[in-house]
Amino acid sequence: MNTQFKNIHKVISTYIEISDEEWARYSSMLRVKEIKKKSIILSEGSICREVFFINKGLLRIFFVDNNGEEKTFHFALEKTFATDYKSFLKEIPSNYSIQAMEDTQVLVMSHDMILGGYKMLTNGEKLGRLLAEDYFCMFNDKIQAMYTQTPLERYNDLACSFPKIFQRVPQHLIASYLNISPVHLSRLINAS
Amino acid sequence: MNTQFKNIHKVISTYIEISDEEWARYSSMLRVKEIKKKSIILSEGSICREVFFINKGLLRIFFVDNNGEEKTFHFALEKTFATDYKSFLKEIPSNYSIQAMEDTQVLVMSHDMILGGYKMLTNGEKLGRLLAEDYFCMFNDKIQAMYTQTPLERYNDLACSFPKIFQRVPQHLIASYLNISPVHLSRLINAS
DNA sequence: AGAAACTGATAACATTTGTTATCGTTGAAA
DNA sequence: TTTCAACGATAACAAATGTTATCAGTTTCT
Repeated sequence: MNTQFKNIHKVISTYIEISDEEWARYSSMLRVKEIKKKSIILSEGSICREVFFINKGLLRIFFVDNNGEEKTFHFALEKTFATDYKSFLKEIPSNYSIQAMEDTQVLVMSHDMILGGYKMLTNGEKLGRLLAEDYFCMFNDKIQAMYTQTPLERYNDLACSFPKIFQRVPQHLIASYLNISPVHLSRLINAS
Repeated sequence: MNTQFKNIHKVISTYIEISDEEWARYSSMLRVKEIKKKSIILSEGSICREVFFINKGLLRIFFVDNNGEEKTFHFALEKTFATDYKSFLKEIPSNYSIQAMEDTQVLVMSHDMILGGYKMLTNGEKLGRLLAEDYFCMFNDKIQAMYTQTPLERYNDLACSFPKIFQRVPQHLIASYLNISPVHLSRLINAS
């Protein structure tokens, strides 16, 4: 098997059974894309027609609020998917942009590939369901964290679940992810 | 058709095609449940084994934070579903409780019914996928609102999308939904 | 190497939001 | 009916967070 497709095959296999034949046919629709640091692969306002699977690197999903400030919605790590799923599903203009924080290699799943997969794969619909369910649960947790945790607690959680992130993204983007000002985050961290 | 099942049939029909035969078989697994005001139909800590469809009335989904304070996660209106979907899907103890704000009539979809539907209905998996996708999008919007809007803006949005709620729910629960203190909400509203 | 942009710490001040307490009203229960 | 609990407004104060400005150390680019 194409060594570049190993990661995504492993991830999809955690959701459904997929035969080698099916996988060969399905994965042949994948496209490898190399993204330079800081370049943007989805721009706010355009319709998101792809789901990206990150082989290597780090993506940032962000949007611009009413005051013109960037808010980081999500950091997408290796071996996870990144997209504006709402824009993708409903084919409406995206609120989000997606930017590479490092030189990044992604696999591109086109809209046709995903939709086609629902039909073509034995467990295609199930894969779609389980992925949607999983990402639903992630968002559920995120909302609950926003309800119950202080910014510092969310910072510490981030440090636990992804300690290396502080070497990989500048602090003010962490602040925008936590939805606080860079000044305030600096204060929280350095108040000892 | 059982007149009590009219609403849910209409909602499900917006997601998938379902024949009358299939619907008859599927809907026969529904159970009607009347809930008295203030009574609780899901308790934090128990595994959520049901999805509720609200025919009439109003439910509140809430949890208790680390300081022992109730936070209202969601108000579930007529003709929508209510559940702790994460607990339901992963069969883990729920973080949430669900309480009736008024005398409420729900249709109960059991775990078996939902899981069975994936197999038994022609478009069962698709129904599950589309529902998960839709609720994913709702959560997406909720997160973005929490990122970008002030409490007062969210209050006004609520007033737009569901004006009658202020006659149906006490103000301090609206405050907990907005994640601000009741005192502060009172201030925001009456500062004019 | 030099210039420019980026980054993060810090201070001073403003704004938002939380906390506690009080009070009057209303609604529910005995 | 009477009583008690729930509710919401308000005030006073405390804590959290935002804003603006400055400065020094890095990184990036030429």
